[in-house]
Amino acid sequence: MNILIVSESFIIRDALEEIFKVQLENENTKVIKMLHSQSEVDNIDFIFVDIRNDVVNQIKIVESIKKTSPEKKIIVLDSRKRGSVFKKAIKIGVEGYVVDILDRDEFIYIVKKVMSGKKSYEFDLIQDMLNHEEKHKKYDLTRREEEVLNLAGEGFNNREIGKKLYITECTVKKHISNIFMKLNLKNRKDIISYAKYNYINK
DNA sequence: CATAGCAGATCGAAAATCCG
DNA sequence: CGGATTTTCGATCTGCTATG
Repeated sequence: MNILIVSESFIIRDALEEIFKVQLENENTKVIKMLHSQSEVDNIDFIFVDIRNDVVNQIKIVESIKKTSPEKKIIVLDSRKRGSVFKKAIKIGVEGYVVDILDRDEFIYIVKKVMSGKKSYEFDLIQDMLNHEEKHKKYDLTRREEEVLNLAGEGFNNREIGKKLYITECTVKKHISNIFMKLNLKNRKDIISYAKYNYINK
């Protein structure tokens, strides 16, 4: 089995290379810092991707890999535990999603499981997702809140949004607060990534 | 370190709009 | 019409961060 490990962290690259080569007895293990194009994984069967900084691009490439060759097994590591990224990854169809590598045996178990064709996802994230769905159903955004969400998602600050919608900054803040509550988000970064992964701009 | 600016929460309340 | 919901706005407070 040809394995590719992707991580910007040399610690993770080194550690996983060692685990795959020694513990899992897989000599054909390559490591790189980032995914740049699909052609990098041409003869790879198993990919472990640690997405930390350039999430959007890394996920895009993972998506195109999965689209053209769904037989390649992919595990995503997202230490920041981003719910929106998790959702996207599930949609794409990655086989595994982990937020931490705390236990060696557990990690090996997950890898073996995925290699054998099964799937493995972080239970906490599944739970969060279900809770979130429930909340989302209970609280739909109003028309105005959606407008504010779209503009905030594009990166405008409160004052700019107010100008565009002909309302004061205070009102924008009010809408933003409601959006946080209804969508279970915490801050602007959440809004932007939510907007990115949920196509609210129509 | 002081401060300026932005983000966000909370409380309160009035006007506008929707809907049975 | 009349109640419910949405939209609007202000004041005030806390926390973060960039800048000098």
